[in-house]
Amino acid sequence: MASRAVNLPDLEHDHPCFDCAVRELAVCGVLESAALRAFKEGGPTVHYDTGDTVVFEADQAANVYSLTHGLLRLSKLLPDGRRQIAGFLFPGDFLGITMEEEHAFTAEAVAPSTLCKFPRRQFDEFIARHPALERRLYAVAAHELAAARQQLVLLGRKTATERIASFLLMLAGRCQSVRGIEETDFPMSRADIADYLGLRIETVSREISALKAARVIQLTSRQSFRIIDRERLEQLAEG
Amino acid sequence: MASRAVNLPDLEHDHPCFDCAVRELAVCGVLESAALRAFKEGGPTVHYDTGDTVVFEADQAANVYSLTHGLLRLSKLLPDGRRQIAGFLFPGDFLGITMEEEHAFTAEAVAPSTLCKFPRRQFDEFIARHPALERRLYAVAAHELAAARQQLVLLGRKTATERIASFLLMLAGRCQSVRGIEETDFPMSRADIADYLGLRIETVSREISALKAARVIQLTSRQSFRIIDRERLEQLAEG
DNA sequence: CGACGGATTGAAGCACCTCAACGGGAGTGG
DNA sequence: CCACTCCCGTTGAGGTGCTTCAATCCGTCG
Repeated sequence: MASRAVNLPDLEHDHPCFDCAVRELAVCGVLESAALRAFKEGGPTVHYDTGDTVVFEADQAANVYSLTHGLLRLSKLLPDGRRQIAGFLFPGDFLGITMEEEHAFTAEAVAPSTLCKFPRRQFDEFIARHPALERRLYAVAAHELAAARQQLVLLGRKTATERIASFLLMLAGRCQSVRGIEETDFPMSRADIADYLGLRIETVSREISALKAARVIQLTSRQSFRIIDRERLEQLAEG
Repeated sequence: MASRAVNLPDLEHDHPCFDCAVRELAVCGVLESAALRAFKEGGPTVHYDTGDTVVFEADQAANVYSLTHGLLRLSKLLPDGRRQIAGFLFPGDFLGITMEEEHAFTAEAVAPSTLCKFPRRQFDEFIARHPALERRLYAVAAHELAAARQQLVLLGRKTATERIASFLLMLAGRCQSVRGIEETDFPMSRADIADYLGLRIETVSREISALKAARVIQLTSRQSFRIIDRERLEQLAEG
């Protein structure tokens, strides 16, 4: 996150957020202990399995969420089944940036996911009493907007090779494998990658294979890779 | 704008914003007379001619702007000259949604444009004292984010015909010609349309010609058109 | 083991791009 | 007023990058 809170004070051992792994990243991070406790008590922790729908586009936007574990995708379907993924939500990300009555995108779990769920009405009231939270939400929205516009450049003007290279670099910054800092996991399917990059799965597969053949990356398994020549990959990503 | 202020009280005749045509649309709309006066006195009115650069990507984000007249484009260039336009700014729109130090996109005047210019530091201080303004900025950012994500669907998954149809419908809602409600102006060049839709100008031209040949639209001049069959155009836009 | 689903690879097609020529309105100068 | 030019837009012909369709591979799970 762009402007992440740092040096948060430790919470009491009985605080509901004591064990939260993403407190520094999440919007909640700007709240001090008592306010955070009141905030968290306003909403339960919910869990979704891979493939589950968290919110459906056109649903009433009755709740907002903070993702603590897992991975979500934001997507939209055209009438004939074509799908575009507008973005992925990682732990610490906020789901529910809108002032509209309905959600504009569907949010689904790409991996088993845990979220803090807050009724929107209550959330809005809480914001009104905590300017720091409102400010943080604005920062998050501004950051998401910049990311979405950057993705417009990718979808509008980049070649398949450039899209894949950009994507792999993004993943490398976000999805370090448990097996080591040099290795990165693909946390989503090729179909999800394709729908995020505006390509077909066959093209995604071919481009990854080509990067492997060119010794720019190495596939350590079907779900993980290692960057061999980062400089070359960055050149490819830029065009 | 999503949550536009309504029923604004009249301003005193000597108020600097008395003649503002976009007060209801702009972020300033949430300020009452005295606060608005203090706000406006913090920043001059500036003017740019067609083609002028208002802010350059990677420039220090030292100012923010509110567009009162004209049209801007937000764009980004790849090293080899490929360009993507991330969006257009119409009167009432706000320029400067970011918490970063530098701008991420270049903003240029597509038509002669007038803006209210505010030093960012001063603007931030003003926000801190006016929660309604902060809230409005969040609403604007959320709205822009939804629009950008909608554009991701267009760039990632729609065909050239669908892109053009979507674009014409958007224009029709935004750019009524002075010659009448039924007629819509193209306020930008074919090159700008192409770079916004991720197409080449030849493709834009061909698709517009095809819609004309199919009697879905009518070209009333090279810079304006009329929708003949809106239902058909909407079908085409959706796929 | 066999079956299944996701991923890869191959071959052919097509939507859009590239390159090139042409058209027409606006501005300029005679 | 016309001739000229310039710029933007349009139209045509051929090329190509990604898609489509299809077959095969491979890890997982019963």
